[in-house]
Amino acid sequence: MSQSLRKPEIIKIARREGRVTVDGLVDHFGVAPQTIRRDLTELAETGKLERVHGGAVLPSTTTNIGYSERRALNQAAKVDIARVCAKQIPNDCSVFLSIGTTTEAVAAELLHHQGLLVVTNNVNIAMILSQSPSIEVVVTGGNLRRSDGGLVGDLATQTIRQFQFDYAVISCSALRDTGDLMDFDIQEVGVSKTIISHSEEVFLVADGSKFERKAPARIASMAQVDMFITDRPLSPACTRFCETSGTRVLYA
Amino acid sequence: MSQSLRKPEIIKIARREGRVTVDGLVDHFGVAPQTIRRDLTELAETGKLERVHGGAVLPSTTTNIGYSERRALNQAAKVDIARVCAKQIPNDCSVFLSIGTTTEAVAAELLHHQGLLVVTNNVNIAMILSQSPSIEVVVTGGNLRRSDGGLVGDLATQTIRQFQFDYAVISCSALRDTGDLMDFDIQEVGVSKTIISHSEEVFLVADGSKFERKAPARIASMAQVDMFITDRPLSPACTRFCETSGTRVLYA
DNA sequence: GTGATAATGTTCGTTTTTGCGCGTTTTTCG
DNA sequence: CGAAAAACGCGCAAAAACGAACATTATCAC
Repeated sequence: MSQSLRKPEIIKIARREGRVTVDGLVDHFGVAPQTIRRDLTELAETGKLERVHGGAVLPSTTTNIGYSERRALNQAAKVDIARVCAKQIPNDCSVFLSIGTTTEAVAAELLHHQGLLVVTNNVNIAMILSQSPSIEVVVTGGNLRRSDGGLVGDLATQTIRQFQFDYAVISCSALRDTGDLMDFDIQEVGVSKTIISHSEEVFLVADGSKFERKAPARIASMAQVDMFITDRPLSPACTRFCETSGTRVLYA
Repeated sequence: MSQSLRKPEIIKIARREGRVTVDGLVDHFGVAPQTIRRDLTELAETGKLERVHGGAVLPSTTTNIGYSERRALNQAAKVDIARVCAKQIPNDCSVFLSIGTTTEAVAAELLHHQGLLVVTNNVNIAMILSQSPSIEVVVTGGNLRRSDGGLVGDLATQTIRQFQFDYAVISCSALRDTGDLMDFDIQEVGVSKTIISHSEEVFLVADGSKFERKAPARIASMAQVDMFITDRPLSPACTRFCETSGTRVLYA
């Protein structure tokens, strides 16, 4: 039995059993452990299997690693912000939840609300909310952005235009002293603008780390935001801006 | 982090039983309690399980259990069917993948294709395909169906109407001897019909268990299907029907 | 037959995993 | 409440698995 014949069979066994062991394959093929190890290593390199001590398993189709790391970042602050935000949203109304790790946290906090219609362009939020039997979830169409599960582009804005929301919860990549909401992705900017124009009340959630970052594309002005929920005090300039534009600021 | 052969199986058991005990796993794997505890602790650290005294339970944020069970059902057959189906699809074309566990398996098999544009109304498929950097993924809008992550309703059909696909891969809940494709959910029927009318080539994937089931709503006739991929021989009546209507049948 | 090439087997030092002892924490039950 | 029992986590040594280098065998073109 040559290597070229062994590999397909290893994959076949792995698919059937969910996993393979070095010992098991040694018995099965009657070759040395080292040979099996070589096979498994090569199969792992081409992504067919995932190598583990003692054998190999089917590659886990779970979520993006980089993203889950980012999600953990500043998690405590995000949850606090999310809790405050969720308290501002009553039962029996329509809500839009936008892309972002903080808005995801808001989704988790909304799980015990009743009679909500939630529209979202974030696949992760859809997954989170699908747990609750008392929330109707609508997903906008759009191009799937690999990095964070966001749906952007023309299809997304098209869908949003068909609704008028009681509340929209949006986020941003960065926040300037001039009271401008900024983002990295120009496609997302279009979506955010559309959301704002189709919502009665716009909530912005952003943890303090956003104050120190820069991003190239302008989404909107703070003047278009009705409530801003964050965890760190704003700069004096920004505070003044919120006062004059009538934006309420809540601290978590 | 280091993997272990046991961990995937522990998760599998946990999904089936809802919980796992240290003692039970010690018996199951024939290892020391310490080893099991380490496994459970590590699984808890990565959020796969939630640790409790004496064992572990599913985390509160886990997705629908009934669904993952159903996905495991007949898994080997589905994967075989999916592999045959994926071979029929070339690189650099547009594909629609519909709702269904078999179509999910097709998505997994398509991961190594190049230059695909895949449109889907299944959130799970979107997640699977987001791993591949060489596949552009578009999600249709729609009402999220909790049971299986499907997107249905008017928004979904609206999105589909804006495309013309090279290939569509659809599934069905049941298949009648008369050559009719049947489904449980009337909302999904509308989506499936729209898909068929916007695709050059329609592939139907269905494992043999569908032959024995009944479902109330009619999606389409086998005559509208260009290729049918399954794992068990069709009934004589159905075979004749496929011959007269020019539907090619492939066996995995 | 012969030599080149690839696959497999063998040896050995290194890394990872596992099991055990033991003190601490949590649960159970009178 | 309080003690016994069970479960837990930690450190360490044994065992298993690992990978690299090298020897051996099989394969194939010439």
